[in-house]
Amino acid sequence: MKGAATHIVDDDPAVRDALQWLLRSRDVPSQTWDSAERFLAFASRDVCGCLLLDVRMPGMSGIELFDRLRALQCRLPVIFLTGHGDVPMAVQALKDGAFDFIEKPYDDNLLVDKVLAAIEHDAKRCARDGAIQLLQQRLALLTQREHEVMQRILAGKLNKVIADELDIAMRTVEVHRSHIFEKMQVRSAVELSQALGMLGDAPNSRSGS
Amino acid sequence: MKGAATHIVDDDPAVRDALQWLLRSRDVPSQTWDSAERFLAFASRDVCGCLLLDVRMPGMSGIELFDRLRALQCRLPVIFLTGHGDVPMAVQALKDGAFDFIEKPYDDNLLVDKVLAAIEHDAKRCARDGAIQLLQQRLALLTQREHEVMQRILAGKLNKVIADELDIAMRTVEVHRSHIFEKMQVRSAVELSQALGMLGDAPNSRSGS
DNA sequence: TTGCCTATTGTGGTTTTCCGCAGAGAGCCG
DNA sequence: CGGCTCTCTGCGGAAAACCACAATAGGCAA
Repeated sequence: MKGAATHIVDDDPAVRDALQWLLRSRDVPSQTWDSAERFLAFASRDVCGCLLLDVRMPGMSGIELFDRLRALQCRLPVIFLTGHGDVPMAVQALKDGAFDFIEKPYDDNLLVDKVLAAIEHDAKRCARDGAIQLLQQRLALLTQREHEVMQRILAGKLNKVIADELDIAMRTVEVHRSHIFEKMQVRSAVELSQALGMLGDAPNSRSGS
Repeated sequence: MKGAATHIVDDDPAVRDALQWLLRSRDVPSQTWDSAERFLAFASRDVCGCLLLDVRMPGMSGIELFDRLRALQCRLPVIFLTGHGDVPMAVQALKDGAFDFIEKPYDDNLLVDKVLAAIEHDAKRCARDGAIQLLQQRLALLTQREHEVMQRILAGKLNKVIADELDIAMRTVEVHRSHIFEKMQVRSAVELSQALGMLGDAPNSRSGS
């Protein structure tokens, strides 16, 4: 993972420095960016940590950066900072998956707590994302035929039934089956089912603070 | 399910009537309550639909009602209505799982859209909750020993291994196994694994509007 | 052309699962 | 005490899964 830290995006140098100083005083590593554009150029799918993001900035706004990041599959938890936030904006941001929305002036301790919560949340997300990527890499190894067989295995069908449906010999199904287990690195249909179970889980949830 | 409709909770009769009239004009059935206490007395785990809730009311506030409902396992999606909402309150409500947070004066079309979205969201939730309850009822039928065996089946262990671990004969494991499948109404370990898979899923997620 | 991957099938045998039949001991309740 | 449930076990057989060895055939790339 690239950049497992707190990223501070604000156009005001004084605010950036204050936030960085605050976080450093609590041993939270951080990195600052003076514009949404700069951070967007850096961001990628596998950034970990969290993002402290000012809403109003010249050029790209915090909200727009947030939308762009989501479009890029970047799931970094975002804590918005704003001096003039209105309720609809905050509601929309949270419904779109923002981690928090804080009005300035902020309380130092509260902000740090939220940052820590976001980082902890993201650590879990990163771990889960890693597992999912690994799974998908393995899935990509399967041939078309193996996919067809796997679907039917997960449907709980017997080899005999699968063979009938695909109009091939039972022996062939057995071969595919063993290849599937080998490529997916599982040793039974149960393990396979459990491994693939996490792929369908809602990737959009937050824990209450 | 009890009361699959939109529940309007507001102390102001004029607001209640206006909301009910608006919803009725769009063929959305609704029911009104003049205080948080009244609705709380009515609410239960299996209410379906959605809740249009005023924040400021004499006696119990909307926020408090919301907390109480959550404590009672009532997962009804809540749309807060407020004339004087502040950002922190909205943020906290949403992080606690509120469906939406709208400031008065509201736009009629927008509000109806949100209500419909909440109802649709809740229909899915109710369906899933029903499935989960059914599963848990079936799980409750299992004896202690059967639970122990089931765990090990889900761990992908062979009957032989399970027998060793529990220090019983393989035949006994087979008997337990068949009882488990019968009680859980599945026909294979894969189906069992998939059925129980939904129990662990995050019960806290909203779809972006 | 040769080599590799994919898909296919067969033979024969072992292991595992699943099931019916049959029975035993412990604990609980009317 | 007589049912009832839960737990445990054995026997024997059918069905299914699993596996090693062996082979055919098409497609594709070095």
